[in-house]
Amino acid sequence: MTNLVNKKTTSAPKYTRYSSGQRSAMLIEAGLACLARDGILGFTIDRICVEAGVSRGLITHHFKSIDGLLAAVYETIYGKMLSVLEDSGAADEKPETRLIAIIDAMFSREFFNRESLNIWLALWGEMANNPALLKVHRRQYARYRADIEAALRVIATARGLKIDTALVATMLIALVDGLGLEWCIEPKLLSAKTAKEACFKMLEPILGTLRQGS
Amino acid sequence: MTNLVNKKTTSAPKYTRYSSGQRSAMLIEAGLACLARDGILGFTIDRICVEAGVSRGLITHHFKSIDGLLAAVYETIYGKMLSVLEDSGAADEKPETRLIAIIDAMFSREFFNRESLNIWLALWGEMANNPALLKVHRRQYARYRADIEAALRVIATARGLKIDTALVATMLIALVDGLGLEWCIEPKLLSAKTAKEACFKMLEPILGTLRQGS
DNA sequence: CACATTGTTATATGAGTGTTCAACAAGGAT
DNA sequence: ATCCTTGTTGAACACTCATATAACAATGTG
Repeated sequence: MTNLVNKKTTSAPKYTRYSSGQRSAMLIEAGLACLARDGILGFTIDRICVEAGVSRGLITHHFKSIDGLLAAVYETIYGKMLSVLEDSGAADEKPETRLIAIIDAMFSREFFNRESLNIWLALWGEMANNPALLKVHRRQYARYRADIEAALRVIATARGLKIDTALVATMLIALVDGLGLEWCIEPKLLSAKTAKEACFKMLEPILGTLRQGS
Repeated sequence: MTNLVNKKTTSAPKYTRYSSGQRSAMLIEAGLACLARDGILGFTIDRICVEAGVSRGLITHHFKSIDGLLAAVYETIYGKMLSVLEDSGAADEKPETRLIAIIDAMFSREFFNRESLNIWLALWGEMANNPALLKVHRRQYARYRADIEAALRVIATARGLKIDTALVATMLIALVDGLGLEWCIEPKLLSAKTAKEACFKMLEPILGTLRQGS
């Protein structure tokens, strides 16, 4: 019961102001939540603003349009994943360490969960119809692919193998995406552990043994 | 200039009537076109009816709701694919014929094209948020998986191999889906031929040689 | 030729969509 | 304490959405 009606002291503020960067981050977070909960059809101005506890004008103000926010959302989730991928597996160890670390990270709880995968699925479905989204994708995908190919090349070089890194990278990326898709739609039929095993089962005939117990 | 104003002869009909089955098929076809063109956001009553050249009440009349049509659309596209898959590769030939035929079909022009893959992507993104869609998926996916596993088992039996058909089927399905996704988003980075090669490159270390030239 | 069936149209309805914009006010600068 | 910047609100706008419903009419049946 403080400050109910008091003209002398400062009354409770109606809202708090944030810097453009801070508020943008909050809106992106709210957008991710909506995307995870209801897919692309749930990614609307109204719902995102309610989720963020904010009035309807803010998204347009910070992102120019709802598509602008969607592109920022994709940028963020892709960027976070790549940062984790690139940070995992210190450089100066065994040649296979990096690749294993990348695969471990991909199927870790942080990425291999319903919420995250729902977001990816929703975004994949809109990519073909949204040029801004596709533009973000091109840049991030190139970085993703470069990371994978580099990890493969380290092993190939160390073992004196002549492998088609581009093709193997494509196969690994496709397998990971496909396993994520399958698990997301029907989690009962697959476990993260099995999904990871599937990756090694595909890679080891090409690269040789990667883990201890195989 | 016939029959402009003529009360004696029958005037030109304002529309033609179709049986429930025929009209349903026409609406499903129109729905597929909209899904391919604009993704799930383009799957609306108005656009589909314009595409079909029909008034707005028809979808509700034939499918009860827009979601009913979406489920029917998924049922149709999945069913068509499975029919082709099951018809390809006659039974009484070499054991590997069926699997090869299935893979050939998957990467044939009929399925491996932008339009079809866009439709799959759009539907995958909505699966988690649409119970009716998920119900259709469960049934069709079980049939799909049974087909793949059967084709794998024939080879394993003939060659005396002990393989985990469930796991290999999962891997193949995931790889096919993932390759389709990659190609659909960025067709330049991959060809249908390369995609097919990737499948064999994954399978042959597990099953042994499948094609002549490898 | 009248009739019944039912596929089809067309409008109304209310909720939801993205965007614009004038007014407001929080918080730092002076 | 007073200004100023600018993040924020909230209402107004024109549109699109799915659905319900009554009137309509094409076609087969008698």
